[in-house]
Amino acid sequence: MGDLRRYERIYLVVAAIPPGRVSTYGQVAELAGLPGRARLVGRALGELPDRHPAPWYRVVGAGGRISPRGDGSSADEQRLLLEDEGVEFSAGGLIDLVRYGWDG
DNA sequence: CCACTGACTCGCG
DNA sequence: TCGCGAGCCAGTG
Repeated sequence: MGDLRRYERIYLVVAAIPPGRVSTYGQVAELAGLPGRARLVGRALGELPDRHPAPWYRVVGAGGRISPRGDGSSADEQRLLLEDEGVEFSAGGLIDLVRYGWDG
């Protein structure tokens, strides 16, 4: 099963996202030296234990969308955590990546 | 080894 | 605006 160290490069990039900013799965993959492997980032975050220090909630889908989970519960939590950091959502539930994107 | 499944993206119609 | 198909690739059975 999961050896978290396999995803260490991904977690390193996620940990570098500043508070109040967000990145996308694709961007994280690219910065981790894994271009085109956005799905791998999603998998890596999915295996992340709650205790892990990496701010998983600062990773969103392309276009600033919150990617729906299987159960959906943590998606709501993600929005709350981001709002706590000052990230605003549009009426459609989207994040303005020009404003809140990492290096946007 | 094969088929299926995704916390993904992009392009088309 | 929305859905669909195609790439994508690592786990799982």
